[in-house]
Amino acid sequence: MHVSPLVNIIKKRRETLQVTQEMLSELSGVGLRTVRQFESGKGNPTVETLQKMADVLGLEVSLKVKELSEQL
Amino acid sequence: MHVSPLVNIIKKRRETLQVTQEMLSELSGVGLRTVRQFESGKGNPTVETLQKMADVLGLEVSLKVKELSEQL
DNA sequence: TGATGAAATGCATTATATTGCATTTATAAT
DNA sequence: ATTATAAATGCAATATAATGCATTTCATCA
Repeated sequence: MHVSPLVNIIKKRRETLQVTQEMLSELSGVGLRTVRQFESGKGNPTVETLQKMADVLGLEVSLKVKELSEQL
Repeated sequence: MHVSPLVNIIKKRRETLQVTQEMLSELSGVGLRTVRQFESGKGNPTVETLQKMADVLGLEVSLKVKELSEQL
């Protein structure tokens, strides 16, 4: 599945903030194994889990209208 | 957890497009029970499930920088 | 080249999301 | 009141997310 864009955003953001996966795990309350599975492209987290990780990084999960170009 | 804003967006969008939960279920491939659980505020879907529902409604799951006002 | 820190992965367990089916509730129209 | 359509809910089975622990990979650097 294409969770990839979300993965990339979380990962880049984490690195930008110089936060390790371990720190993110501790700060967000999401298990380290889960953080790693997500960032390595395996895994399909629940919205709640994604929200917890995003939150710590100053991000929030949202819904936006798809671009016309991506409507197939 | 506060999945509520997402629920509201999906629900309103679906209604605006005059799509029933049953149609959304069929079009998205997400089980009717799951669609209902989500919309009625119960349930914590996986990102993939949310994406499938959003997609049908012309929406996409995204991450955005949190507003300063909501940073606690 | 050995040590250190971060990340990835295999395995096993527990928690919970997904699903269908049947039933119930709600809403609206006749 | 009766019917029809949409939505909510209880129950139970199956699939899979979440998690910890141990091990491995990888990069960096003394």
